[in-house]
Amino acid sequence: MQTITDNRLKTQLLEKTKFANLFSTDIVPDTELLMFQSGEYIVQNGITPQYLFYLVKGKTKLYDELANGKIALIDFFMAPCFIGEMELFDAGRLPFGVQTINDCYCLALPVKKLKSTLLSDATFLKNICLYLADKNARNIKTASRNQGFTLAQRLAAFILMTNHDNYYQEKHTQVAQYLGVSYRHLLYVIADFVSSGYLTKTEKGYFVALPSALKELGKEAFSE
Amino acid sequence: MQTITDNRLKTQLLEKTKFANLFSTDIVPDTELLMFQSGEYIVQNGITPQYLFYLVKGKTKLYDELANGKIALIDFFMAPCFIGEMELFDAGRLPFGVQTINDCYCLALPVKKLKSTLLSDATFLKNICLYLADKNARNIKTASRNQGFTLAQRLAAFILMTNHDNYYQEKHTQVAQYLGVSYRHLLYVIADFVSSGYLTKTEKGYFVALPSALKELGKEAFSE
DNA sequence: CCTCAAGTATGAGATTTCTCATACATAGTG
DNA sequence: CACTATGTATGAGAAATCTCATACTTGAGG
Repeated sequence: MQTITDNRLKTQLLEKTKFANLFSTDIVPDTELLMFQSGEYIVQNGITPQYLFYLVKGKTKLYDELANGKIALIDFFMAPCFIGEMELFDAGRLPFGVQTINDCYCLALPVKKLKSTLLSDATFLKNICLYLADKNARNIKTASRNQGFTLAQRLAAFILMTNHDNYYQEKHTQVAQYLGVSYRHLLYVIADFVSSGYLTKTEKGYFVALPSALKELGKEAFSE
Repeated sequence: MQTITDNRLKTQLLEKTKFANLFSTDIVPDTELLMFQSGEYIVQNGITPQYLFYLVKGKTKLYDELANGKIALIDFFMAPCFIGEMELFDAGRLPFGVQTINDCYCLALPVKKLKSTLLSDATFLKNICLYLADKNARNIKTASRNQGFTLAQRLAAFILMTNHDNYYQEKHTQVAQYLGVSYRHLLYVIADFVSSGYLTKTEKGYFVALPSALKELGKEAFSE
């Protein structure tokens, strides 16, 4: 982690994201700009963060680490979004880990100083409620999908959702965690898609050769 | 659903749950007392509710219905707790179904009339944030547990958590949904526990004969 | 008393998914 | 350059879980 002192960049990001509009008090003077390199943790599993973060650039993922050493990838967070807001309300809570996927910039508010101000700011609280409700609904959907559909169905939906110009290029290791299956099994199903002609392997990633077939397979997991 | 006009009961419940303390304005005059019979839906899947509910007596369960007809039991709600709060913030959201398990009493606030008041009430918003954060953490834990552990492990933890005086008496159909497995498979694992001597079948339910063995099995799923 | 819905129970066979092992490629690092 | 970590890839066998079928029981309602 690195504090960015370049005020021009900070000002620019503040304006672009309209960060100040999320609050009814003036939090700009207390706002710091932080940078996290790819792979760094913004919030470490089990350690209460000192800041409330607002991710303005970059992509992160939220983990839950289980007692048996397994890791469940719960959700992806893309800018703009809050990070560390759950810990603001319940200091006793042990937070889930949030790791960056690429270089990330965060506007950050020191909790110690601003906690009481934030907790009585209706504008801010309303925004957080909205955000939490949305996150919750997404989590529930993901979880029940993971339970109710086979990997082939979920993967088909996932490929359709994440491909760019008909090329699917996600990292298998990460996807396996997100879809809640073993790496081995994911590869097995991908190989199946290839041998069925749904996907074609190229240097640029997997080419979605039969989107209609994937749509048919994944439509139920997708629509929900 | 049934509106209870017995003001004595309403007053008693209001006092017992300190409902008024959750708000900074006086919502008592607008509060209705509603009763739902066992099995009724407080919120129907996909239909935006007209009230913000506060469950004061009874036990409910939250469902997600998937496109393939399967049902995922996401969470149980026990009094006291809010119901329908997610829809308050995002009217466009399609709510998850909430069904009562036994007879339930709810204090209810009409959304249409009070929405704007509630959304600018910092005390109320703070309470909702706390509640949402907690619910979210619980959902994440449940979901990753369902993914990361076998049914035997989860069931062991579940039995230890839900038994009364060493008797386990939950309905298998419900538990299968909650633990995210087929009824058949649940029965299979229970039969296994019985033949291993962990449980003994009696007229009063299953007797937990070897809690230590269950503890050993479920400790990882439990601790998380 | 009959009937229907819901819960309980068990068998057989198929599918999904996991674990472990092993091999190779690639990128970053001292 | 050698070393290491990470991602990719594939095989073999086992475990977990599912679907479908079938029966019996029990409680609620007509």
